[in-house]
Amino acid sequence: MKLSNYFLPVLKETPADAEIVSHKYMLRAGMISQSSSGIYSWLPLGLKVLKKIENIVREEQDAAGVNEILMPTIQPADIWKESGRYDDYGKEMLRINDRQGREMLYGPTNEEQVTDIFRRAVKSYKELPSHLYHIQWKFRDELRPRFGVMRGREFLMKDAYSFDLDMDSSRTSYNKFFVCYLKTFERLGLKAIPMAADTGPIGGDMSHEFVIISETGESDIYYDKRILELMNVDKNLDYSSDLSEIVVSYQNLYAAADDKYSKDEFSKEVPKEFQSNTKGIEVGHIFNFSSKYSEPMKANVLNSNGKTVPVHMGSYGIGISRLVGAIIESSHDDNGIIWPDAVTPFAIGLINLKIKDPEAVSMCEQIYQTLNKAGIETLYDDKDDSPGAKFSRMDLIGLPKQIIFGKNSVIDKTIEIKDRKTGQTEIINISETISKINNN
RNA sequence: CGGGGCGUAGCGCAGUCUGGUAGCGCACCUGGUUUGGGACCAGGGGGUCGCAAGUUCGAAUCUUGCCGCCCCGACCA
Repeated sequence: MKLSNYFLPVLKETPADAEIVSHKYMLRAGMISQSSSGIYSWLPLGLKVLKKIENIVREEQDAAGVNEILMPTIQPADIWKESGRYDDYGKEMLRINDRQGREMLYGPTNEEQVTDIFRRAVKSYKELPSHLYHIQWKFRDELRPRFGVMRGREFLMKDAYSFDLDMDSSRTSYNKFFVCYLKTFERLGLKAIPMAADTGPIGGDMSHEFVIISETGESDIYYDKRILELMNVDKNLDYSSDLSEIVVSYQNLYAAADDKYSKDEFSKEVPKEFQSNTKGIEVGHIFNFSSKYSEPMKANVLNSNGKTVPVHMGSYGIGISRLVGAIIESSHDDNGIIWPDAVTPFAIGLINLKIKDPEAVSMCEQIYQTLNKAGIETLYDDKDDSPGAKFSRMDLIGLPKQIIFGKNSVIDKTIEIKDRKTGQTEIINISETISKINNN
């Protein structure tokens, strides 16, 4: 993509409305544009990152054997009345009447909708376990939206649902998603700690929040530092194998958010030198709720004895739009964003400092074409701005590698490759560009 | 929803207390000079001062009502 043709409204100054760093940088880097409180438009750069994250999440769900579906944003009130949540959910749910006066709502989550889909289709234990997910916009009319996309009212979420015959098998499903989440967050370049979370009325140990460490997080977290060393899931993991060992290895180390934290347990279970107390951002939440929805909604199957039983369900969420902010929170410096390779909108930022020199322009054009042909996503700064403006803009938008075509490039046939994170530069021959980039 | 703050050009702000018909920096447009860390000179365009009503000869400024946005708290992917 050429910058001259890219809709990238960068801001030199921080808009007064933004408080935390990810919100500031997302606005300054032209990633989002606010529509109203907690509701944003996604501009090209932001959308590209959002899609990258979405795709990684999707690939990992697919790899775990979860079926992708797409449920509507607008749901009928009837199914929520069946589950009993229509009255319970309160003002967070945006309620709408259609022209016939029918009660509808903008979905804040999809347990009812997916249960309805399941019960129409599945009647036998032989079809179980069954795992479905979708990636769809949700709306929750938050009391207080804030921090840009971190707590928006409209947000993109991946939510998955598991259906099992009994609690045992339900735990296997739970473990699968647990490990899948570890793998997903690792791919995104994040250390997301699974933490024991409140299970509500069901009880047990079957609810975990995945939290990344960040000073701007909204949750207080307490954990055993050794848990960070565990994070290294096999990329070619076999999901049909027994995953409980992996799950237990995490559960054996203390990690809890403030709602579940107990001072006594923490100091008893964790040696002083491993104790850590920081702020964190919740980016995923998994839980098992047994037959909470299947019972009232009559999502039943026949078991092997021919007896009708309600299915055991679990749900598994990842806040995709929130992750955009969360990744920035955990990867930035004073000059701007530093994208992890996995989610960067472009792999390379090509800066032409000699835009008035026709020879430089044609050489840069060639480098740009070569990168494109090699499948390396490149943002080519072909604009006629001063060097300082180009450098600071490229730093702000945070592409991990910059190629600088400067004063000696035309004569020496060399370019500079700069690492955004370390700031280190290396001068190489133009002919080596592709091999150099591919080796990094 | 309780507490606090803000709304003036695309962005950041001054002007409001003490009423007299709107200004600064950046950005933008034109011309010229520049070009390795947000260049310089000259000229220029752009504002229903959030909306409405009221007070007044006169309102960005005073009064009342409404709307929007942000921050702190309780709730949450």
